[in-house]
Amino acid sequence: MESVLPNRERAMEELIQGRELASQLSRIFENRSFLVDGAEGGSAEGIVNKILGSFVNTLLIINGKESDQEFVSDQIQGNGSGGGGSGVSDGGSGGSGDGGGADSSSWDANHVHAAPAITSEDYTEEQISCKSTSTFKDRRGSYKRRKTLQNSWTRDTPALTYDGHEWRKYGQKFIRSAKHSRNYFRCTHKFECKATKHVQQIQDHPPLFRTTYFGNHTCKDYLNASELVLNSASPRDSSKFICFDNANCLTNKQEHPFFSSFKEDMPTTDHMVKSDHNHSSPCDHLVSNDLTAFESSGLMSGFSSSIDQYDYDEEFSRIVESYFENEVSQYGF
DNA sequence: GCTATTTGACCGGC
DNA sequence: GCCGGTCAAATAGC
Repeated sequence: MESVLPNRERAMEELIQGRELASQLSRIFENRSFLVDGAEGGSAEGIVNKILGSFVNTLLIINGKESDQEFVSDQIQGNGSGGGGSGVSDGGSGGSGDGGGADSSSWDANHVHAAPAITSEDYTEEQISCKSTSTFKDRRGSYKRRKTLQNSWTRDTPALTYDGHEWRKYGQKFIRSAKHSRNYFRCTHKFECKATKHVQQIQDHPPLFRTTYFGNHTCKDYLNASELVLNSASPRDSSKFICFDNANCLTNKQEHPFFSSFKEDMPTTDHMVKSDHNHSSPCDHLVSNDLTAFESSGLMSGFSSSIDQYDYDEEFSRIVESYFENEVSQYGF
């Protein structure tokens, strides 16, 4: 009698609606032949599904129903109930070369644990502190330098793209052989995660940025993080992630890249151009890592807004934001 | 006041 | 010795 559905079921309805929105996005992208189908990033549809996946995961986490993931996955993929039918042929593996199973693809994200891939080659606090020395004013530059480009891979993008992780810039350097300075970033979770990357503009017209990643993320992804936020009272952490507790959270001092980047430069033909070691980050499974469509506003700081805005930025933003807003208002998360 | 970015200094691999 | 990568003080922004 009561028309109030349990949260979970209502969430399912939202998901189905979201899927339709995703289809719209797919059409937008593919009509414009913008995304490179078959590229590591997957088709537009695949990416969209991953977007949805992140929404779904969030919802599941919120509801404490992670175990329902399978069911939701089927819904998302249009399987309804049954087995195989692939409504959506996710462009595939989203960069995870080792394909952990058929189309695990899209968004088993919140159960993914980043592999402990950082090698001992990487600098350590110990090494840093053991700097000897003599007469020096401070400890600048005291570190153990990475020996090789081990465990690194690069990707070229026409715009700075959100790769699902929060990065903090720690340096900028003019590289001799390069026209533009190189920007250095490390994972925001500095002590937990030693992943780093540097970004360099390698072409002006059209702008092309090369991002080189070092090491794998050992920190938790956003989805897990959001779980922390929701379950935790720590205001510090919550400043970094989506908070559904009240509307104010969406305008935190550090906007969530997910949102801020919608407006920044969402489109991308982002694809892996080289994999030095036939390697994909374990984090490539992560939904957030596959969402290469968004850019953290902080990341942009090193580059002026010379990047062309594509005319469908707004369209995309509107659709996705409306979806999210609807979600927020409906559940009062 | 806290956090992120900037920037010059410093280190170490090549 | 050169040059790329990182540190950390200074500065900016919120």
